[in-house]
Amino acid sequence: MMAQVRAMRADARRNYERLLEVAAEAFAEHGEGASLDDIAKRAGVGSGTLYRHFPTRQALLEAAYVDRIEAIAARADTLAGQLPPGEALVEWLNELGAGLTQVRGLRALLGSAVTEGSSAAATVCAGTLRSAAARLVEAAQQAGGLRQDVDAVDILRLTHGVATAVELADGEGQQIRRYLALLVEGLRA
Amino acid sequence: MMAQVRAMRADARRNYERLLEVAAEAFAEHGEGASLDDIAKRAGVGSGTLYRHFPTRQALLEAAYVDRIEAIAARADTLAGQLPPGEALVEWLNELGAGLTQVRGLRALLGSAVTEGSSAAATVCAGTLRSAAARLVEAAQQAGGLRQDVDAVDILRLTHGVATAVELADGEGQQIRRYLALLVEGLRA
DNA sequence: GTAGGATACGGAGAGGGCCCCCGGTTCTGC
DNA sequence: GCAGAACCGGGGGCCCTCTCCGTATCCTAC
Repeated sequence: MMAQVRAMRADARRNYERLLEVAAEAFAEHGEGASLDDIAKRAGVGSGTLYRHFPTRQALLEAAYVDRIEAIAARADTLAGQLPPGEALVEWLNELGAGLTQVRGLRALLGSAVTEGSSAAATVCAGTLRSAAARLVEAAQQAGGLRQDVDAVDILRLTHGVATAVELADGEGQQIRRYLALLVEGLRA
Repeated sequence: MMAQVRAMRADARRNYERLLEVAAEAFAEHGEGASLDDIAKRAGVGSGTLYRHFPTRQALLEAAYVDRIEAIAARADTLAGQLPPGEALVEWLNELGAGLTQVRGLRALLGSAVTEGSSAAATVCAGTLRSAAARLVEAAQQAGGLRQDVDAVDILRLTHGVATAVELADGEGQQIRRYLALLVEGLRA
């Protein structure tokens, strides 16, 4: 909870930020399996430096995309203010789905965010996404447009599953809307 | 299409079968990522032998589970003869889903079977599953219980996605039925 | 401006996985 | 039995992950 006791040293901060840039590119390009040593090399640092800043692949993935996740979460509130509850949720899921298919690393991140018993389930990204989804889900349920027997995590998990399914098709952008539409149909109250 | 030009040498056949046994165990235990060298070692053969019989991980996975896949496909016809078209499809998906969650390697196999542009899409397993699903899907569509704008591959892909989603939960067996039920709801005509 | 300690760097190396290759062995047809 | 085809095995190249510690860099206090 405390702010950092001490500011980062200037060189450390430079490396940290350079790593994030390179990592975001690498994950987007090669998926979540991108070589970490390669990321370190491309960032012009030793692999030790990478692992010191980001002890696990998860940590790096999360740090690289945390702003994007927050943007998506913020979008939930915007949509909630513009559309009726049910439609807001649907539209948000579509936008989330679009993000998941465009940026490969994001799908992995969502996956670990909704994995029960994973250490990643307790991270900032996971919490942010879950609570954004929960707001929309609860509103939709109260408005009566959404089944009562599902919760936000169920829906995020299913969205992740649908995104996975889409990755196996080659239709790209179109497919995610189609598949999500089917899912949404099943979720209707 | 031709039968093998020549029977396998006796030692080759022994190794082949021993590898299949061990592989099925290993995939079920460690998922599709199980170490191939380790499988070779446990089967008491060199890794060269493994790679000669099964040039790719896919090939081994498929060979290890082909009989299970065929059993599932056969089950489709049984169900088609016992239940109304819509229900037969639903029940079959539930059984397929149960298989996918119980045997970890199967999920990976289904995944590659429905991946467009994958070499695995042309394999025996893929064809068997697709055509079994297609029979049920077409019957259900003709009976009017299923949307017209989806095909068997869509449904298999989504089932794979749902199984992936379930793997992230910890509820195990119960969840797959729940999640599939939602999907099925969305597929109804 | 500089000395000194705290902080961070970097890349070698251990460990493990994948997969190919080829010298040696084992089986089969005659 | 014997020749030769068929097959075996595991060593080795390559890539990846992750750790460790001697060295370089930065910050601070004077």
